[in-house]
Amino acid sequence: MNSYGENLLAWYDQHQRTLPWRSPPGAAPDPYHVWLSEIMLQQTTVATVKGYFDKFLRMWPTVDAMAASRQEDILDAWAGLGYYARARNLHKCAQEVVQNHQGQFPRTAADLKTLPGIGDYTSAAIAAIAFGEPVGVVDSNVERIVSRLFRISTPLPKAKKLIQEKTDQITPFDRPGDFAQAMMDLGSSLCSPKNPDCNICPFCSLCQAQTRGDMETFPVKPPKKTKPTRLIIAFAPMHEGSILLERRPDSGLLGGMPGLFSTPWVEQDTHPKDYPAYAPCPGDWTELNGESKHTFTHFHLITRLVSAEVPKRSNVENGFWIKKAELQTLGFPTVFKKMLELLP
DNA sequence: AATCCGGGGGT
DNA sequence: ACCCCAGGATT
Repeated sequence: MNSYGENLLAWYDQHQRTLPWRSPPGAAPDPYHVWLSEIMLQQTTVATVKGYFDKFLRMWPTVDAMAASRQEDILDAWAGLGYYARARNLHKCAQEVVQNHQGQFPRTAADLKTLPGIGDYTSAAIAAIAFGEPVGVVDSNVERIVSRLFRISTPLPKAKKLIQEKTDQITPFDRPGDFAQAMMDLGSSLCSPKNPDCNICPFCSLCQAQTRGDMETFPVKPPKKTKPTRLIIAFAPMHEGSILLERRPDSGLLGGMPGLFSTPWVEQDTHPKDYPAYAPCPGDWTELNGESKHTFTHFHLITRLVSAEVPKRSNVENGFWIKKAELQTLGFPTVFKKMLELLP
C-alpha cells in the first residue's frame, strides 16, 4: 500500500458519507445500484440524484425489471434530470445486460465500457467499486486533486492521459473502490475548486501544489466560449381545454421527450407572417403575456408563447393531444415546464 | 480534438 | 453573471 492510499483510506474510514447507493462498510455493493447511480451522477450533483435514485429503484428494483420496461416510461421518470441520452442509453444498457450477459454486469472495466452510456469514467467506477478491480477512477474531482498533487500544468483535456496514469499509480490494489469514492468525497469537500481546506487534508504534505501555495491554478482549463441567445415562438394549439404537444425525435436536443411545437431554435427571430410555416396546424395565433428564459449547456433560450383555438385534427406528425389538467402527469424537460407556466 | 448534450446550486 | 459538477457520444 502506497502512502497516498494509506492517508486517504484512513481519512475515508473516519469521514465516509452515507449515500443511498453506497453499501455499508464491508458489505458487497449491488452492481445494479452502482451502475444506476454512476449514470445519474454524470455531470449531476449528489443532492439532485438522491431523489431520482430512490424513485428508480422503487419503479425498477432489478436490471431485469428495467430491461422489460418501455423507453417512454424511463424518459418520463428521468424528466428534469437532463442529458436525456443518458436515459435512453440506460434502457439500452439494461436490455444488453439481460440479453447478452445473462442479467449480470460484466466485471471488468474493459468489458463494461462496451455497453451504452458507459465510458472511461463509469466503466472504471463500476469495476473498482462493485468488483474490486484496481483501476484509477478519474472524474472531475480526481482531475482536480491529481493535477494539484503533481502540479500538472498541461491544460485539459490534453492532460487526461497523464492524470489517468498518475491515478492508476496511486490507486491501491487493496480497496480500489473505497479509494475512488474517497477521492470523490475529498474533491467535493476539502479539495474544492476555490479555497481548498489544505490544513486538514490527508494529502497535505504529499501535495506539490499545496507546498507551492498555488492550488487554485490547477487544473488548467481552456477558456470558455460565450453563449449565444436563441429566440423562438412556441405554439399552444388549444381545443376545448386540451393542448397539442409534440413527441420529439429520438436523437438530438431533448431527444424522445414531450414538448411544445415551435419555430426553429436559431438565433434569428421569426416574423409573425412566417408563423404558419412552422405551426403544427393553422390557427389565429395570439401572443400570450410574458416570456420564459432557460439556459442550456451552449446557448440561452428566450421563448414567447402564442395560442389559438383550433379544430382537433389528429394527423399531426409526432403530435398528441392532452388535457391541460393532465399535463402534470407527464414528465417534461424543465425548459418546457417553464413555457407551460405561461398558459393562462 | 471539438462539439453537442440539461439543469441545479454555489458564489 | 459566472462557476462548477461522480461524462459519453458523435463528428
